Amino acid sequence: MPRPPIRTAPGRSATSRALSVLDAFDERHPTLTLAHIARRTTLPVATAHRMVGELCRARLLRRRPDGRYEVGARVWQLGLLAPPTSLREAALPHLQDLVIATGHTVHVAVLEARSALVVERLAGSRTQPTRHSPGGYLPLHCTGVGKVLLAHAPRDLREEVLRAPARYTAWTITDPAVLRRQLEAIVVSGHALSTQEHHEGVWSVAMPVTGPSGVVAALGVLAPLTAPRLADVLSPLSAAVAAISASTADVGFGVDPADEA
Amino acid sequence: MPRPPIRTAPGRSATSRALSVLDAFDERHPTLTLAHIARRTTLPVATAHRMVGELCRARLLRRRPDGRYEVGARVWQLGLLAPPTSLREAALPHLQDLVIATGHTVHVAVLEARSALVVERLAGSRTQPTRHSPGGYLPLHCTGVGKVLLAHAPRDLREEVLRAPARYTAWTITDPAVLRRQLEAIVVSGHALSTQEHHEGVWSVAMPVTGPSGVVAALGVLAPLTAPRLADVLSPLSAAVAAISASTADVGFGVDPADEA
DNA sequence: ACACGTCTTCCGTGGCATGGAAAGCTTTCG
DNA sequence: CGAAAGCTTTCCATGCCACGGAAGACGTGT
Repeated sequence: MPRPPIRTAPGRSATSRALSVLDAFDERHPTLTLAHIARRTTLPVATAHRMVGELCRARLLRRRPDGRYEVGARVWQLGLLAPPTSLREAALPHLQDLVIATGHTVHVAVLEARSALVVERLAGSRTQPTRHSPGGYLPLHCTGVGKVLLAHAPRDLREEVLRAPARYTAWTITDPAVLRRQLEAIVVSGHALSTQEHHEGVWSVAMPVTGPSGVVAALGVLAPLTAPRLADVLSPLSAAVAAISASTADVGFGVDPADEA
Repeated sequence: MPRPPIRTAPGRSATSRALSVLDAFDERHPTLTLAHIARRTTLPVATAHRMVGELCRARLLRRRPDGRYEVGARVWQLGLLAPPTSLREAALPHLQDLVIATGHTVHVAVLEARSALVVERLAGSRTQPTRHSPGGYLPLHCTGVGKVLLAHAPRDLREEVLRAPARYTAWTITDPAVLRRQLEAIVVSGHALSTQEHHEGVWSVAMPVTGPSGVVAALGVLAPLTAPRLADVLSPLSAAVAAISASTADVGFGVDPADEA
């Protein structure tokens, strides 16, 4: 009896399937069973099983004693080589200064996919800066850091994001033309504003952090509407941005030493 | 004219090749050109080119403006889900306490592949603890943290490491029988010693950090030979280990909420 | 202008990825 | 306690797509 060898795999390459398994993990699902992975990736169980085995052999996944899977320590280690790590370390002291100077929450974000990826965030509990939720995504069109990154992003990404800006609050700007004009102004003025466009009761300013080849990140300050003194924030913010840009400049641009092997 | 379709690809699966590209990146090679990647992975250039494209599409790699490749921010973000992150955050305050109590350098490591992966390290410059080189590997058979991890590792890994212990200094123990006896003693006594076995002039003590299902990490103190008071270190070390184990206990064991999708 | 190294594209071949099925295993429930 | 439901693992015939040599485009140094 010939088994129908239906191939439901049209466009996706073997590797892209394996990598899609990694996408099944997120902050709300740090550990998964094989069946969960299969469902979340919409892969057949047998295929998911093979992929997971492959990823475990490469140490990107680990099988825990209880049978569930989790992201492997190797991924953490590889992540240390990614730009956010050096950026974070260069920025951290200046973030603390900025929190102390303004008393508000500050954060740094980089452009990743179609979002702003938060690299570090310090909450201004007035005196003692406390860390919060790095690794999260923010929308590009309605946050301070997002607008800065979007304003300096490649043309096609910008247009793609402007095509259908999602609404978060009553103040979210969803008109592409208005946003486009704002972005142009941001490039000129050097800072971006968002007033309740993402969360009600919160406004933010952000400025670009520049590296050797253009804008590499954005630094933003979040403040409640009850603290509306933009002028008080702009000056320490631009100082912090300058300091971070300076320490980023020489980082990560050592050309590799001669090849070995 | 038929081109000989010589397949030099015997055992390696398509996915394993793609993932081997990631292995080409390390601390000394944070950015690579396509040709470097091909050489370091011993893949044909055409194949490496395809793999790299695949990895870029999955955002695990990024092509920089100058044409070189680097590890993508996505990897950093995924790494936040890996055990070292939560361990690091749980341990950091207690590491600081330990540095202050002992005045020496302390570090935490987890078992990864056949090595001890350093998750965090604080150097005791007597007053101001400074961070140093997380992400590095230490040998299992001649360091304090390594011995602790090895002593509690699965049998086969332990035997494999004991098969041919590499020599680092004149004091490195390379006799499998002697090491095996030490490991047994470590399980009983709860702490491991290494005296100049990895670096001359340095000794270290380490103790296991336990989670809900056994040993998850090791915490070690490094001291110069000129400070040989083991007794002074053991008590604050065991206090720190207990504190970290306690805060690790409830971390990362929330079972996923009901599946979605 | 030439040589050298790098990057990209093309394409015929056959190795291996594919996924349904069935068996083994654990947990849940009547 | 037996059955049912769900999870995990193994098996294997089919044919898709990964493979890599080759050629060409591009950049750079001499």
